Amino acid sequence: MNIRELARRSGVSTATVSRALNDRAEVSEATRAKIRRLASELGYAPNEPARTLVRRRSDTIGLVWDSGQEALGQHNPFLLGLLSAVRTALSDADYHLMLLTTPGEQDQDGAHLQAVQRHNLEGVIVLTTPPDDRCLRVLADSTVPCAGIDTAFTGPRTVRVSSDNAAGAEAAVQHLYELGHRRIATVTGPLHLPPAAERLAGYLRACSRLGLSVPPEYVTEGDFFLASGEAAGKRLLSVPDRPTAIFAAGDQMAIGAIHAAADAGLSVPRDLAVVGFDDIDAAALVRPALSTVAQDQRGLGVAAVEALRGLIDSTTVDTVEAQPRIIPTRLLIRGSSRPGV
Amino acid sequence: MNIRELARRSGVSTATVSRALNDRAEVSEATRAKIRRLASELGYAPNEPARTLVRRRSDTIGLVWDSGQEALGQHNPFLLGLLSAVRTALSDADYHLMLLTTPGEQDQDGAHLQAVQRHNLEGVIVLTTPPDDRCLRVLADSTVPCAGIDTAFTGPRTVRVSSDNAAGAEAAVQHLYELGHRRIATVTGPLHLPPAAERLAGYLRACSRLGLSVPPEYVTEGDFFLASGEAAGKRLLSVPDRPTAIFAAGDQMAIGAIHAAADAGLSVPRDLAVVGFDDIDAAALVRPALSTVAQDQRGLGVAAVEALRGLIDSTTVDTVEAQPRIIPTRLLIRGSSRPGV
DNA sequence: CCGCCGATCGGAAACGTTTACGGCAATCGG
DNA sequence: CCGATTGCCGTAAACGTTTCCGATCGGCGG
Repeated sequence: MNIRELARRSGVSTATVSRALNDRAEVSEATRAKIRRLASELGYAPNEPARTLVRRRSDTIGLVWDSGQEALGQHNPFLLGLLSAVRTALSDADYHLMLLTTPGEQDQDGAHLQAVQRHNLEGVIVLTTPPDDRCLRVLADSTVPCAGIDTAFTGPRTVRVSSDNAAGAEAAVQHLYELGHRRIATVTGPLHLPPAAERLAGYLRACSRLGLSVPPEYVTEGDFFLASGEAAGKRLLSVPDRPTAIFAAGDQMAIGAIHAAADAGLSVPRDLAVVGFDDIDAAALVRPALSTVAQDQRGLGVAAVEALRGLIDSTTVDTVEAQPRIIPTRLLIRGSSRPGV
Repeated sequence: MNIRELARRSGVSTATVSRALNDRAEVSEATRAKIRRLASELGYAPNEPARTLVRRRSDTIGLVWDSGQEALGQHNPFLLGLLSAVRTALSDADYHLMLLTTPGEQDQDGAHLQAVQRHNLEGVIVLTTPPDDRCLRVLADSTVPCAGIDTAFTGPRTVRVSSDNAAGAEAAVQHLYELGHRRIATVTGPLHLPPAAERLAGYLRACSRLGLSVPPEYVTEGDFFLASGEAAGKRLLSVPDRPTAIFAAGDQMAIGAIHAAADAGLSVPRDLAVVGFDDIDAAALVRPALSTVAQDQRGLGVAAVEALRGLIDSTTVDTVEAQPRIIPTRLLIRGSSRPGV
């Protein structure tokens, strides 16, 4: 069932059918209705590849995510929600979605760029990838519109979307301060990653604003995974002036810190309060439940497609670097920082 | 840069270029090499929509997942790993991947089928969706090749891929039995879901094989989420002949049961051993770490694409219902069932 | 020397759309 | 009543490939 057949049965030309189905003005309401009805009766579905071929646009955008971490069998538990958010935001904007795969170890740089050309993709959304991915470097350097969530790339038509990491960290520290804590330590993520650096900056800013002293041993660097949080917790709990609260830049590390406290015979939140970042699924499952700075996944998703549409529609390559989109976070207070429980 | 331009620069016809790049035999090695070199120099990438149009196949398969659960903001934490597995398995088989979106509340049944026609998709992989999804019902009833992981659909060209739920449950019970437990209870998933029913069947089979009595109050139905496991645990711990071990058909429920034990002043695993199912991320993060029946996500992924390829290649609609593919599970013994810790 | 065959290539017709262009009525302003 | 405008529609040319059908050419057996 193609457009020719449908045209034959409707008694009109293929041009008219095309116009009717695409809501063009130059067709009478009567024939439009007739064609519409017949199309749905016959189960006609337009052939997208053919449309793409002649229109030179596919209404499709590409999606690529990490690849780095899963080599270690480690998934970013934050990713799934982001994925869903992006998916629904894109389909709300009537885009189709194609998953791109980062190539194996071959020197297939430019794989993503090739995929974009092959499929006529109009843009790419990138989710939390390591900053040294060469495929992505090539992509960002090209003129392909890119929107990256929690990525470190810049380029001629690349825009970054990110949570307000600094403000989130600041709110966490503020919260701990209001609970009466004055000795607040932090465990950071790998500081070469922008989100990790920004969260540390927020922590430092809050401390200075609140007049809290931050001895150097109060800041330890982790890798976002559980074990590093546990090690950091152990270290922090053995310094002379033991902190009474810890802000961890990631939930897994926060849970690790709680484990360290338990091992040291300390009770959370009585002896040590802990606040994490991200609100991964496990945060609500552990006991005590983890207080955390929740990222607005849906907000990140819609901001990414909005930004991407902006890039796609703007024909001119913006000379001014596109402003990053910052999405506010939300502090979730749960058992790990709520003395009353 | 299209094939015509490339042909012009190579001094041959478009037909020859096409043959050279597609590894057809009727072209000499010399010209093939020259064309190849020129193509990569000029950054030529074939236009997939055009190829799809004329070849009538897209080398693309569709992917659809739940949609039901995320309405409640609840994600299946097991999904992300499955997604990655399917993605890599598909790209290893040189397929492209398109994400399908389940429509909103409109009566858009047939949306998936339409998408398949529109994009010339060669098959669809379905991940853990509710059994009452009408879009999927339509899809499964069609002749579109479908491979479903943990789904309840059957159809003319639909094959089901699933973990060996019964054997996994049996292994869990066997493990608890070997630890000395004789009063082993279970909390199941919603029993209208095949995986939940199969896990219960495995539990029952193991109990009967081991000569364990199963009083009716030892079997309680949950919904795979945390709260239901906590409630079930509370109930199980208050029956007259209190069980010493619980097999939960899902990790979140298992964690809930552990919480219930803690609330009752019982220590896990000393007073109560708990084994879960799935090995979600949180299983390794909670304390005590959760013993669980791990599903082989990678195995499920490759089995799904293998099965799908089988369906695609077989031109004849198999009159015999396709045999489901069963993937073995692996018992992970961690703190929640290891008395030594 | 002649017909045949295999290897290698080119010409051109598809594939299913969209859209520029032109045509034909009916309508309208004067 | 006439020219111009407007509304509606059909014809046909693209879009970038693949592939069928020949064509050419050198070699080979008879």
